[in-house]
Amino acid sequence: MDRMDPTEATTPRQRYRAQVRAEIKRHAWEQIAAAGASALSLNAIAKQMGLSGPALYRYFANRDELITELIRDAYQSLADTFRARAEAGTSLRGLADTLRVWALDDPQRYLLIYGTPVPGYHAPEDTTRLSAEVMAVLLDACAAEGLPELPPSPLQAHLADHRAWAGEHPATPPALHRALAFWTRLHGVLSLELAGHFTGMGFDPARLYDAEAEAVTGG
Amino acid sequence: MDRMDPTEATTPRQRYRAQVRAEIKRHAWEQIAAAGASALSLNAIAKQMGLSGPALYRYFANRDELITELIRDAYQSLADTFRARAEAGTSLRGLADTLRVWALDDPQRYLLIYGTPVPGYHAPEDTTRLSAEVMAVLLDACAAEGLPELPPSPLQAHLADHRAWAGEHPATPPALHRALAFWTRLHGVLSLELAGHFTGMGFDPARLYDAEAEAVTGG
DNA sequence: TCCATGCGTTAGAAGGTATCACGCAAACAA
DNA sequence: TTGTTTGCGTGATACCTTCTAACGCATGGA
Repeated sequence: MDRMDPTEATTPRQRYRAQVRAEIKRHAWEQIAAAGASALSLNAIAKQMGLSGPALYRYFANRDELITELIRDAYQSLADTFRARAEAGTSLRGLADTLRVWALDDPQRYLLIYGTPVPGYHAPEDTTRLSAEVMAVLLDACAAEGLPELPPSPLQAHLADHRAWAGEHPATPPALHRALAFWTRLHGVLSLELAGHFTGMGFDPARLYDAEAEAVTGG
Repeated sequence: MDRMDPTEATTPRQRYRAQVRAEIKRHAWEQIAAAGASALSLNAIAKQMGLSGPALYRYFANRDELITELIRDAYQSLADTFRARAEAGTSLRGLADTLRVWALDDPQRYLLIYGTPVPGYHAPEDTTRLSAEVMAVLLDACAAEGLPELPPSPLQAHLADHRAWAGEHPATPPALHRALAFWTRLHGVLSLELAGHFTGMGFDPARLYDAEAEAVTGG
């Protein structure tokens, strides 16, 4: 169909197409950062670009396809950020901070992938693969660190038998458990903070996040 | 202005008004359960009720006011459920299960209050009070149970000085910490499950929830 | 130079929120 | 019983949204 990697020089038409697609996504991110994914309007993007509405349908079949692309980019960004830090020798504890910095850098980007699914949008299975890529980095970090093992538990026994999500990763059940706990516990604090549920409560969300990060990384 | 408590018999007009408002909310909950809060359409509700669109504006100033009312009801339902179980002597561990049952009973209702805020909606301060009511029940349960105290931590010191959210509640810093952990950790698992982020991963979310519930209640 | 591909346009359908003015019915007062 | 007032439901309308269809023109390839 189309191949439109902007780096890969093909025909001028395809180069132009890739350029416009990129610009559409740029404006889309601006809108999302400003008002959230559900407020994303193809019409408004077109207006910003000096185009008329239907022109954008040359580049994205519909609103969902654009959102899918943005979700893909968001996952990719998180996976890249994680992997870069992990390869630089960052500890699991460091990855926790990396996650928060990445999330606060663009809260709506975090909520786009880990928040409540946007209205009528239905995700393609493709995103499962991207989500798994993030998990893979996490599993690497969990397996690499010689953390005080979590005590054996019924959950770990269950995870040992249901490790489809870990793919081929040779992580031990305690590592699987730790990766899931890392994800869910940090997401618990982070998503409530980003959704504004701590505002007016008086305490500093960063302190709570630190405490959870310490606890979940065996601190 | 209006006083429209359906129990409080006043004028026939006000009684009718309260009745219609209640029916609108009933249809709204149906729509939300089916497609989420952002898909809620005043027009569709009117159609279902055999009315024409603008008629609903006699009962709710706009879409946001309706959503606010629904959020209020959701908080109230959760607070009532919690309080009833707590007064029946349910342990903190039992409250964790209560929370999951309540959430799974109507996932969109949970996401309405604890999920990503809906598009252009801005919550009134009123909801802070309702959220605090839920927290109050939680603090009661945390303070009541003679749990193995969480070790002193920088977070607890911080919470001791920033306890606005606890109101007048005489909870100790460890209890404050436990209440927050209860909330954030269970929300972490629950929200990811409700948003569908565990689908296709292979393990049973209930097991993970149980493990978190056990851990956070000192099991 | 010619011609096919494909981009951007306007027009329009279908559906959403929300406002307005109007008519009528119900509630209340005399 | 007979006004009078209050307020509910209506259709028309304005302005959004996504998305389709048909048309014109420019660009790229041969």
